[in-house]
Amino acid sequence: MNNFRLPADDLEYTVLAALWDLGTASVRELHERLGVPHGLVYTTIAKVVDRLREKGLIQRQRRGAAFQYRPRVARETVERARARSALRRLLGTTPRSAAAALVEAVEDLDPALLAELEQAVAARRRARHGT
Amino acid sequence: MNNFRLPADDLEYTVLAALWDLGTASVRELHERLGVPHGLVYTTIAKVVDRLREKGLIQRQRRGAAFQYRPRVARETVERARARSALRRLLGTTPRSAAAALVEAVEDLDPALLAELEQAVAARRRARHGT
DNA sequence: GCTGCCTTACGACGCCGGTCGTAGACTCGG
DNA sequence: CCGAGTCTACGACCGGCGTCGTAAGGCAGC
Repeated sequence: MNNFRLPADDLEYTVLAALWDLGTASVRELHERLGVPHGLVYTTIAKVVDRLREKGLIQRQRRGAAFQYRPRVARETVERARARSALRRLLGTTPRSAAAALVEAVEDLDPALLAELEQAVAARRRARHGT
Repeated sequence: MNNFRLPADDLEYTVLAALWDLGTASVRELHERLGVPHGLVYTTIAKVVDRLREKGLIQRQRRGAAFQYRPRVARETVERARARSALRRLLGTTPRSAAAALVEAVEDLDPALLAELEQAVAARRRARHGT
């Protein structure tokens, strides 16, 4: 299904990502894994999980006393959307030094990624030529 | 100087970008240019300009009845920061299909950009080899 | 100098997301 | 069946940003 709202920022997205990793989890588990390390209270995670559910990004199922939550949308779908949205913001008003800025940022944050990027670009170009 | 907060989202950033383009402008001009086309009231733009100033991103100078505003930080500086922040969010919790996702997004949004990206990557790689 | 108009200052509201606290609902062991 | 302990529901608060409205400020022409 495609009727989901883009997950917002750090915490929400982090929780969602954890669910993708775990497949399924209770609030307790999520709190243990994400909340505790950051000094976040149980109910904070619960609230985030709640909002995630409101947005249609995850579903749940009673399992004994608590609920088990699981993603309702594919990781790729959401991440594609995220990438697009981030990029759109980047390009938005910016002139076309965008490519350079992008590459620079990539290199800054993770030099190793540059090689991957090059490969990815090359691959993409090959695919287009094939089309 | 470096004590400025990252400009936030669409409107604020748009206004800042306009100032980079124009060099200098009054609220009136900015409103004419950005507000009117979007049906935004004068004071909306004024408020945004205000917050931009609070953040130390722009400065002003009295010119007759009104103020003239001008950027206080270099475009490159801010855009670099933006790119990094956007990218960080993208990579953050995401596994390392990041490069692929990135390229995909680039192609999606602006196919022409792909070529530029390729050039930029190549240039970067050359520079690194030279180092 | 005064009056009128443009500009600014600033507070207000709504929405979103992070963060908690509290109270009620429910499960489960005894 | 009941009490204790857990889980959930939900409201609250704060800060950020988009968006206005209002009221006060200042300039400028007469």
